[in-house]
Amino acid sequence: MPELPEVETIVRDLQSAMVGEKFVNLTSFFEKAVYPGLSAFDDLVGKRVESVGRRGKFLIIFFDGDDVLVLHLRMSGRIVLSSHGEAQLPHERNRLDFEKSSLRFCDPRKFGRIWLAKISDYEAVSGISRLGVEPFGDEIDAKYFTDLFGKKRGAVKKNLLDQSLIAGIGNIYADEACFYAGIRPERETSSLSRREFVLLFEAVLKALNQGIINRGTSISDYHDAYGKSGKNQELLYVYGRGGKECIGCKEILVKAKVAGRGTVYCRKCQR
DNA sequence: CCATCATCCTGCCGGC
DNA sequence: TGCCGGCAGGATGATG
Repeated sequence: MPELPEVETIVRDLQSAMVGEKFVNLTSFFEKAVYPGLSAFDDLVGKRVESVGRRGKFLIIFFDGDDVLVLHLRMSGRIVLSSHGEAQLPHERNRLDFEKSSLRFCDPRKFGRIWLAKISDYEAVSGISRLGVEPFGDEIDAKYFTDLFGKKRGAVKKNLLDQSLIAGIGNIYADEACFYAGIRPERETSSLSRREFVLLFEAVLKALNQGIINRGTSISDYHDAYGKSGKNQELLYVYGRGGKECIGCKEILVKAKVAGRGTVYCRKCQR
């Protein structure tokens, strides 16, 4: 499941590999994923990659002029950077050929999307405009987080996953952040103390930052643009460890359903 | 306004 | 062994 750290890892790889590359052609094996449609890519031919960025879990490729390509990997999407003319990979849905390289969008579950838009409207077109703050952005700090979450009702995890509050947190890092903070994911948000809000904020940053440092969590589908696994899955305390012993206290970790998502936590370490 | 549900999809897992 | 039903899950849109 690509979340902020996984997308950030891919963005950094693409930024160093693709700046200056000239777009040549789109090959689509799954047209439904492409907005507004295949013919829109005719205008992109000959444009060069100016920079690669990220907003939440969206990957953004800026071209010279005013063209912007936005990608969202959703559940199972994967980017593979390769040379030209290679055989279609398993689950390869769309392929963007550049002069020297080929960016291939693989996605078993077909939930991923690609948008081509202009600098003036790419945020509205893709849904980026509905996102909340970047967790590593300048405007957020413990006070901002406390004010933002202090107004919210419902489970802590539900609000962590709400992209319109803080952008980029998904199931893995939400569970890990709750563990770091010693807070149960199902806790009513408004019941958190001031101290707990600060702990949770710091835990979110810690979980995400650790994910970035380790080049992402490779569980099921995620690999970087060169097909290599991340290392963060070796450092997870709770995600995917339901029924196993807590690394902190040896208690058997509980598996639950919170905000409609599979959730794991420690009954002893998290209150 | 809020919460819940269906939708999109396929791989995988458990049951028989 | 092999088939099949059911389920997970990010985001959105419909429904209650």
